[in-house]
Amino acid sequence: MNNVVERTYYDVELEPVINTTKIKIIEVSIELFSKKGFSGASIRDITKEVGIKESSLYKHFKNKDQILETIFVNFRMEADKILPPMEHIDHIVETMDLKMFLGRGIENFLRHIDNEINFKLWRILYIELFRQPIAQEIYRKDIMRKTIDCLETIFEKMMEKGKMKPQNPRIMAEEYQLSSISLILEYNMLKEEGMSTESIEEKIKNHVDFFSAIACP
Amino acid sequence: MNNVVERTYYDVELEPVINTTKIKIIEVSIELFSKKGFSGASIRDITKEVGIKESSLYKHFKNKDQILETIFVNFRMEADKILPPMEHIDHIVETMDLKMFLGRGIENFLRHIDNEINFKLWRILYIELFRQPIAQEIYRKDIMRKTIDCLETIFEKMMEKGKMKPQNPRIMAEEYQLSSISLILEYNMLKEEGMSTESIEEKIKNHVDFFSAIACP
DNA sequence: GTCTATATTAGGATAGAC
DNA sequence: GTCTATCCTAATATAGAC
Repeated sequence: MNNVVERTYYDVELEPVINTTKIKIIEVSIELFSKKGFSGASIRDITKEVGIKESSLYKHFKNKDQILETIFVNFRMEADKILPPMEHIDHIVETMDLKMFLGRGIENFLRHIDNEINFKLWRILYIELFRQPIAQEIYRKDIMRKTIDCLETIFEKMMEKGKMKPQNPRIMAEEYQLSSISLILEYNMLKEEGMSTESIEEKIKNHVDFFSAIACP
Repeated sequence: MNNVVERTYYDVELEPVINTTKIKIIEVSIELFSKKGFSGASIRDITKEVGIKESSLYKHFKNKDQILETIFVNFRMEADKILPPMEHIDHIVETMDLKMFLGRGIENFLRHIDNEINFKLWRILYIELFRQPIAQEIYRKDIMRKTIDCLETIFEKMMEKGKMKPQNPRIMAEEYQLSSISLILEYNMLKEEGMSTESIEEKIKNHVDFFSAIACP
């Protein structure tokens, strides 16, 4: 749930579209893995949806595991765009107060997760969290640690500027992010069922207000 | 991550042990589902481990789904024991300050999750969160909502007694619980890999300290 | 890089003897 | 309530023609 100033959000593909079938396989796999989980979706399901025979898939991927691997590499890159780039941090601290910064981070994240593919990638991450070690690594390092590091840096600078009360910036960052990640989980659960995400957006607002109130001088 | 005063923690079985095989099936299923997920563990895996033939299993359960159902019913009952019973609440508010209360809640929860079976049940819950609607219901209602309701009641009473600063008790309860549940997830992830849970226990302590500091007068 | 055909193993589930 | 035997479908994956 964090923070960028101005940036485009995604370039749908990473490389120029060379191999259409391979991309289609990935897209369909993301769809199916996010619905049924990795072990619940079969090569048959995937190839049927793609419109090729099972044997053809093996020209693009060595095996089923390699599809998931590719998907996670993708997610890693998308997740990297959630946070503001290091070189923007000084500008953020200069021009925003805490509440504005947190608010922007949330807008930013909601835009990220409103993208259908990103949403599915998050679901896959959650589903595989306890079975694919790579999923846990992404959660812990690319999501939690990176975000907390970034928040810590910004909080520290804001404290220097008198925009936040002087407190342990690491602990503040952890507290903020721990609540945020729970809200993301709830958001994903609600959205899955096609339910309104209003109640979560309310909670997110509460969270920012609450945190700003205790953190600002 | 909450709060009981004094109580026994579990009675390993719910009914007197009548059908040993059925119980063995459940135990093995909990083990395997928590490792491979529901769709990743087969009837074959289960019966092999139990030491019966596949066909025998169907004398105890109509089908595979029914095993998972039974497991979730179990979890629901265990989860119910994490919170203090309603009739203890006044006593809690009378005799404890906020920090003590939160500390007890955490001790209580750690004791709950240190039980091998409970730990596996939590893993199954997380793994199936996005595929078994019942898992989501348990998470949202039995874990989150009930805990937040309970905290709200206690916080409200503590505020009346001047043990907490007067603030919106619902929002306070939500903030506390949102962070807690993230810590539980991290705890589960670390414990799975056999890693030390020290770093999380440190974070939990921070969380309680942080919250107490902002909530107390 | 797609297809047909096939191998092989694993999946859930049932029938019927004991 | 356990077993043997069996069913049928689905799973991952490979060989080889086009």
